[in-house]
Amino acid sequence: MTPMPRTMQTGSFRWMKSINKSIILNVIREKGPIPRAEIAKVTQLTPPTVTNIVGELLDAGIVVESDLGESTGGRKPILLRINASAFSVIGVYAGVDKIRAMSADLDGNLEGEAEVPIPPNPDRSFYIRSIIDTIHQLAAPIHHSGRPLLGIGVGMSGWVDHEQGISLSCPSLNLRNIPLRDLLEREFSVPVEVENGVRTLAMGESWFGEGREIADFICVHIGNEVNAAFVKEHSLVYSPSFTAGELGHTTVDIEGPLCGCGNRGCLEVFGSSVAMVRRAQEGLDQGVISSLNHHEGPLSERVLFEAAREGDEFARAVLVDTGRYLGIGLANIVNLFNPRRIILCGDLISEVPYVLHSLQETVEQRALATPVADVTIVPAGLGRNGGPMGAVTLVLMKLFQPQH
Amino acid sequence: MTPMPRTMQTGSFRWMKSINKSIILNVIREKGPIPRAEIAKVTQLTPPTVTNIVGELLDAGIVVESDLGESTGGRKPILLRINASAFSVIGVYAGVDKIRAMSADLDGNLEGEAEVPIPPNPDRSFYIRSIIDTIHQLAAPIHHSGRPLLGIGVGMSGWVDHEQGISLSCPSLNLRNIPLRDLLEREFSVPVEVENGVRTLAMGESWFGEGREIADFICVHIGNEVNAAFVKEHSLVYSPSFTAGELGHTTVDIEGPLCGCGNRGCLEVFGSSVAMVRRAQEGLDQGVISSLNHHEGPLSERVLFEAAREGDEFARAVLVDTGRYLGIGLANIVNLFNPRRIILCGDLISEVPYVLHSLQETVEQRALATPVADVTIVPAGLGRNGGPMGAVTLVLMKLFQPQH
DNA sequence: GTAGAATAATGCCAGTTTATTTATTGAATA
DNA sequence: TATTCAATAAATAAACTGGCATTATTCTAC
Repeated sequence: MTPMPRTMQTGSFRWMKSINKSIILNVIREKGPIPRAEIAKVTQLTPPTVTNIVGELLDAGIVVESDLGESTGGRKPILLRINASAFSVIGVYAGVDKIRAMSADLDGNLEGEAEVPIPPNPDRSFYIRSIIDTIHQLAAPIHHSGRPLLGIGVGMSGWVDHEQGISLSCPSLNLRNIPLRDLLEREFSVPVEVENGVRTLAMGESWFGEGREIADFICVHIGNEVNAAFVKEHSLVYSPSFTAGELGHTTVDIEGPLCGCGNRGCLEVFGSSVAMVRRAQEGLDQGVISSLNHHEGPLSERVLFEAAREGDEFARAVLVDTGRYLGIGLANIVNLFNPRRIILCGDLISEVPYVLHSLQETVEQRALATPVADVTIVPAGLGRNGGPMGAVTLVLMKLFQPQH
Repeated sequence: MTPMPRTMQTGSFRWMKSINKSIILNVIREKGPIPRAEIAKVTQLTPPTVTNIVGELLDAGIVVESDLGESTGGRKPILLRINASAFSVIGVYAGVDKIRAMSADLDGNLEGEAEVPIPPNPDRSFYIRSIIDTIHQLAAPIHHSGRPLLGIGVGMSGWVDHEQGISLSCPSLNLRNIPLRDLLEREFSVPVEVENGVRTLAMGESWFGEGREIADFICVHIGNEVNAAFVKEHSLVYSPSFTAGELGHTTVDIEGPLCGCGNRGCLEVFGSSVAMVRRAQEGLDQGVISSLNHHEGPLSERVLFEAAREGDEFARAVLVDTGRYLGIGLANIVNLFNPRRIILCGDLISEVPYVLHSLQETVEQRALATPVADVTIVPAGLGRNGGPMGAVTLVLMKLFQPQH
């Protein structure tokens, strides 16, 4: 349904054109290579309008004519596609233990990669310096190639004001109010987009992963925290102070154990990575039989995965249990939103199948029949590259949106 | 941010005009009486465009020129307002124990009311007949007055397909697949809108209640079930099978008591009206001291309210406890969505203050600090009239939306 | 010749710009 | 005090223009 317009954007010629231009550009991106006539058909625009707008896109160099398509009894159609090499884009995923970055063309094809490790509790200026250095590693060859840099996208875990481009707070790094956009725009002189971690992943999945064919979905990242991002009509849903999505701090057990947030029985107390490792350690301390008893050094997520892969029943049980808890949280989301798809990110999902299976089973059991029938719960399509890819997508989005 | 257009509505002249027309109409409705010059200012449209479109609205009779405004050193502005008496609208709230209906003008001013009681477990055709009869009671005088009937809105508890206008399932009435739109359009020969109960209430609040000044909010109805409706940009958010909003069936207690849905520890098991009455009865059975011990007949919500008002400590404790449970469910919503406002409907909220206060306190305690600071949780502004008013709004919405 | 792709020429809708009319205030003047 | 006349603001008329729509034409293949 068309949204209620109240005091929204009014119609004008420039606006109408920018909308149509954006629609055509997106059709070429998604369905290309595609001839003009086909664009006219799917967009309901008239052929002359398409020709006119495509002309401007060709002039701008964002679109190129490539091959001729097959004729079915008439002139061969001239296929149009995005000129992927018109720009390069840099995407950075600024995590807690490392900074990962990639450069890509307009189709999201990988052009370069860089990674810098971050020690625990980094100094503020060191962390910023690391981000800048990582980007420089990728920017240098781009500059050298002569291809223009369209922009830089940054996905950063924690609380982010994407409008101002500020990392408001990143608890696991103990850093606050880093004006990343300003810092990076000054350093690199290109537009910078900054977004929260899960929302960055969600945009990556929307364009290049499991969200491609679907306008509305929910993306959930499971790590030391559990966060959700809501995608509606291919766009992120925002909230007043950008804090929506705190799935990890929804109560699933009224009188449950205390959580770091001060509340009781938060999903994060049961379903996060740290919670899982803690539960495994408790089991071992209570004398459970497991190969993990022979493990040296502190228990970790990775160690649990390894043990589970090698057949350790206890490790698997811990993973299955974690999946069950997460399934309860996701069943709540299924009942509350009736989404068509939930995309799951994080090592807990991508590294071993046990969590996912148990989670899916729990949702089947606990959520209502009708919404369960609508939803598919899938692991992220981009896996470990999701972060940088998502950050690249943040920049691409701007190019493909109506300008002004 | 402008939404990503993918294959959305393309820009055309008709579309542009219908958007601008709708914007102007809404500005007149919300800010009227208002002169043309002021409309131009707030919408950013040029004065001639406003004059032109207002001309059409005047011709159509939806808008009228009323008084002259105060001059501040120039020609007095001609104030425009919605011609409220251009149409009548009928709104019906089809509940479990009664059908309530009202007729109103375009400003939502009450013109007539009707109510028909429904006995338990009504026959399908009896129920449909009752709805039709109720509407006839209001339609007759409208027909007599000669004022055209714009349409009929129906809010119906349970699962509704608003696109087809079908009540898919109403568990508490044990009725299924009632094609209300078809039935009523055939009977009354005017457009009919059918919508789910909470979503109907939400639209009423959005236009005439606590949602007037706010584009995004969440409306929660607490009764024998607990349901939510999400409003984004003044419009309802929809989901694949129209089942979004099942807040009552989100788990708040992993190993909690069984719920009718088959799951455990659903919010509804703790926070609904029936759950509250059940808990009170359990307390009494266990010998709690209360004036309720002297009450004759079965315990009910109403009896509890009365006892609480008269100072019964146990009754108040039961209400406070219910508020606490509901607060946990709402804290989850606050963390998950970071909404600016939550509007609460239902007797539990409107009849006594204890539930609301306890609920608000619980949310303050249990939700995260940042989203809590953004949200205000308020009782519905329309109270017991919310249902029929919301149903009226369903019809008004269509008039004020862009046509086609 | 026919069919389909692409485009050129023209039309026309609807917002924009510019100028004009109408109506009021208020200060200067008689 | 009454009259005149800028100044100001609302509303509209006239002319302009941007951009989609319609129609006709060209191009290329079957």
